[in-house]
Amino acid sequence: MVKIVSYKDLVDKLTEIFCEYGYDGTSLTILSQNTGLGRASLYYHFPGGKEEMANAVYEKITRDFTKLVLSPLATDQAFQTKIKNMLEGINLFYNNGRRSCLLDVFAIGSTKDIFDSQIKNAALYWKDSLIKIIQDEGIENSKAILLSEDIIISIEGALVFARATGDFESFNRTLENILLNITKDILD
Amino acid sequence: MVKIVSYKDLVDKLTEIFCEYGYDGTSLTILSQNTGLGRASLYYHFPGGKEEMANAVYEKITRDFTKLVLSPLATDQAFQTKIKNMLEGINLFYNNGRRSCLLDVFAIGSTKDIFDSQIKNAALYWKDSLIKIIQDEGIENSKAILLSEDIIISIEGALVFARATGDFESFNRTLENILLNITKDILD
DNA sequence: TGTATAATCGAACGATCGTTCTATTGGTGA
DNA sequence: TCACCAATAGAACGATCGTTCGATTATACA
Repeated sequence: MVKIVSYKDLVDKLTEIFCEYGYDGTSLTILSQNTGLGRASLYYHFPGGKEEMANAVYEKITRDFTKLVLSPLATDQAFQTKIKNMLEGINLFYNNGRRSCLLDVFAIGSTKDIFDSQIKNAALYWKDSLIKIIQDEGIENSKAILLSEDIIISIEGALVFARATGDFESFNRTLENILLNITKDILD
Repeated sequence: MVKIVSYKDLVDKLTEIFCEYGYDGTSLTILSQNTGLGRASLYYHFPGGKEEMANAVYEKITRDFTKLVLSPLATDQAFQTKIKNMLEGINLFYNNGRRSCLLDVFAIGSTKDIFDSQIKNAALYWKDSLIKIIQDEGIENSKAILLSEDIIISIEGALVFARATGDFESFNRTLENILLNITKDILD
């Protein structure tokens, strides 16, 4: 277990814990035992308690997703490069398909009402970013929309499938196929 | 709200509740209020308490999934018919993309250890069923595997995407595309 | 109609929940 | 070395958790 020596380490650990147990399944006892900090110490860092911890985790995840997945799409590199970098970001963000965080943890139970609209916005922003760079390749709007949705759907589906079956190679395979298919679709 | 007059009605309602709140997020108070039954009455039907209720829900879901999604694949109808019927079953089972049950509810939190292996088996059985009927069309094994995974991945991804964005039309669209694509892939 | 039992209920149980209190430790600048 | 404060921790809070108890109501059959 990684020793916690900084606030960043703490949020990383909280992320890991919430992803494993879910928000409602994560008790202060679990948080205390897994971080090595006493309950009161956790409240020193997060006066708002469990909900503030979940917020910190959500913000961290959002930052990571933006940096790893969204920002590659906003560069002025070649189309294939942008997609390729995004997919590599996906692989990092989801830890080769092993992490299943976002929706499963925050779109269920007590946190649903809090994060639902934020998750929706993030998904739509991702989709719009893809639509934009596909349109830049000369693809008409309606087709760009379908292709963008296909990409996101394949990624999310591969994530669910990999975790359900424990077959994480299928995740990498799907990511590679996405790059091949979108390249082919753009060029025909 | 549908009045509960039978054991089946009760399990249906429990399913709805667990899907909305998740297992850990569902309290006996919530169960009592939403079913209209007192806490002790719930224990009359399920002496094993909350965990037995979750088991009943899981068994119901498994039955529904088998009937609606898996059994169409085991008929001796034409290939396209089998896929088409499976997709219609998917649409019923997932309520046009609005239900997000299985993984989100049971693969997270306290129920994970209980249902993990069962979910894995179900996913692999689904995949194997698809492989089989695709092979029956003369497709070689390695390609049949990839096509089967693609189908499941698209369905699961479409489900996640639809729920995240609130755009449920995309779910139906994806199901239609799956039928078109697999038909094309088989015939070429 | 009388009786057995299926089905219901509110009240209360001990345990654990998230939170707060009070006190102690550890390091840093004067 | 001392004073200050960031950071820690255990004990205890009221609330709620899942569960059980004792007793009441509804239903079905003789």
